[in-house]
Amino acid sequence: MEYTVNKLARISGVSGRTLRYYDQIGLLKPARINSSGYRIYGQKEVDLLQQILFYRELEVSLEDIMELIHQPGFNQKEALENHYEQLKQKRARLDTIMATVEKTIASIEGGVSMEDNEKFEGFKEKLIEDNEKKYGKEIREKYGEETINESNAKLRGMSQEDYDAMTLLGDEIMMLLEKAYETGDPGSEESQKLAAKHKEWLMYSWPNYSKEAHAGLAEMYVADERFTAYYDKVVKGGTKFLRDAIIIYLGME
Amino acid sequence: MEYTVNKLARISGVSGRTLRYYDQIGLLKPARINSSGYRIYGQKEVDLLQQILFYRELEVSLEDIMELIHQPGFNQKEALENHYEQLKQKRARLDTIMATVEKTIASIEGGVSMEDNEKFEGFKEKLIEDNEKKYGKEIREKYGEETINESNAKLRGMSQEDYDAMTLLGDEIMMLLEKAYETGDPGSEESQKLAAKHKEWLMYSWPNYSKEAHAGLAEMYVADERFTAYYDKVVKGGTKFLRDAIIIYLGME
DNA sequence: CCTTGACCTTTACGTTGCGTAAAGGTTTAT
DNA sequence: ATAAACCTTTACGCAACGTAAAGGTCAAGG
Repeated sequence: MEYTVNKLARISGVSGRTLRYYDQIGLLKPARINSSGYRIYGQKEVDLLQQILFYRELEVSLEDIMELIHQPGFNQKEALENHYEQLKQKRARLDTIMATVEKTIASIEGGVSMEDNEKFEGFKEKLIEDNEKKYGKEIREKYGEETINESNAKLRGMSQEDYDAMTLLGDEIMMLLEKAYETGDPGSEESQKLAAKHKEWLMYSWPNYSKEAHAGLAEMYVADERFTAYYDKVVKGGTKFLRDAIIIYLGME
Repeated sequence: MEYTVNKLARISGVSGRTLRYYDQIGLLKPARINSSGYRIYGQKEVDLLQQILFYRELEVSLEDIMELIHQPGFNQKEALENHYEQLKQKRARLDTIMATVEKTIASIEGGVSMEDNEKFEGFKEKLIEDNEKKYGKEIREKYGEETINESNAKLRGMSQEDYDAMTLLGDEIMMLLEKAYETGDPGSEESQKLAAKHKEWLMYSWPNYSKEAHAGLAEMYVADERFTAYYDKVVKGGTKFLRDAIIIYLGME
């Protein structure tokens, strides 16, 4: 099937202007332009628009969507499976907000008292989601940049799967650091999970792991400003916090 | 409890800038300004912010939120109950989109074919929602304007409840007209429901209802351009469509 | 006491994702 | 053939903040 702008607009629920804008910024170009300058969209464009709308539903910026779908390694099925998980999260957030509404009603009616921070449950979760989105982008950017590193790693004899697992772990550590830092306690459960992950991560790149070397590295992190800058990027004071968590994890002092 | 900007920001999940902006536009003013010019928020402001965020979650514009919560007749509990219903709808939309994702995955995997318009189910529902939001605003504006009419109606001996029910019905008819029109068939289920509602509505204001008079009114709608303009505002050709639906409903020709 | 760092303030310019004319060419229907 | 319903580009407008910049205020520690 072939569509002109407004026909595609009608079946998809977006406006004609939106489609022209997407053309303008290069997000979704028509299959061809006919003799009188009309935009003509084909099957491929319909499917791409669907993908775009899924991402938009998840509040991904058009710029990010562009990077994502135009990547050479873009896997449609994988993306869809990802959408599903994200949508599930979004629905869970809605459920939390609905529960908050119910509780607020109850507090008005029955005098059930409510703490101030309880009143915003569900809204705060959005912050966390947004953060993960931010990291999501960083991960993608890194995957782009690190294609070089990737081949280096391969050369060093690491299997592709191991390498993937390692970079994934690295990103996970950054997220964990932020969450752990919020607890304010390097001995907290989150913080110890962070330290454990850090050990796991190290074991990928180090030939022989030892507690002493791990602790030494942690101290080095704090001393060397290149590392400080790296880990403090996520939260300021993050490097010191990570060191403290590791020291406690290793049971050293 | 009293909060400065960023403290309130932290418990609510919005940014400090957002709170300053809300102050600037008059949406949420701090309880007071202390001696050094700091904004201080109290209990009332916390609760109001919660309400604002509920509305924002439903994508109501700040301008509309302002009108709503600063209305003298604003009923918090009623608003919350409304929020709940709307959130439920939003969740239903998410469910539809999730189903679309699943179906799309299946169509990739198993060759289950999918029509183009099926690919956008859930997205189109948003259009309808947006429309209802638009009408929601119109209804509110009307409720403002029609305070005069309201007292007129009272004078004519109508009870408050009857009047409320009638205006509500009037708005419902407008929404129904739009949906019915989309079916393209004045004999469709939706269209007949529309006609029935219209009868119901008439019976409020008319002392004696008769089929003949109803049919006559329908014809009058088409003839009188004041009515045409009124009903065509929702969809063009709406007046004629309504007339046709009524004629079929009454079993006349 | 004084300084440092974490707060707070205002002012002001930038951004995203379109909506909405305006001014005009094209296609379809009657 | 003439209107109605499409399409085009250009361009200005807007909401809801984000993000400096430049500067006052407050609590804690040396």
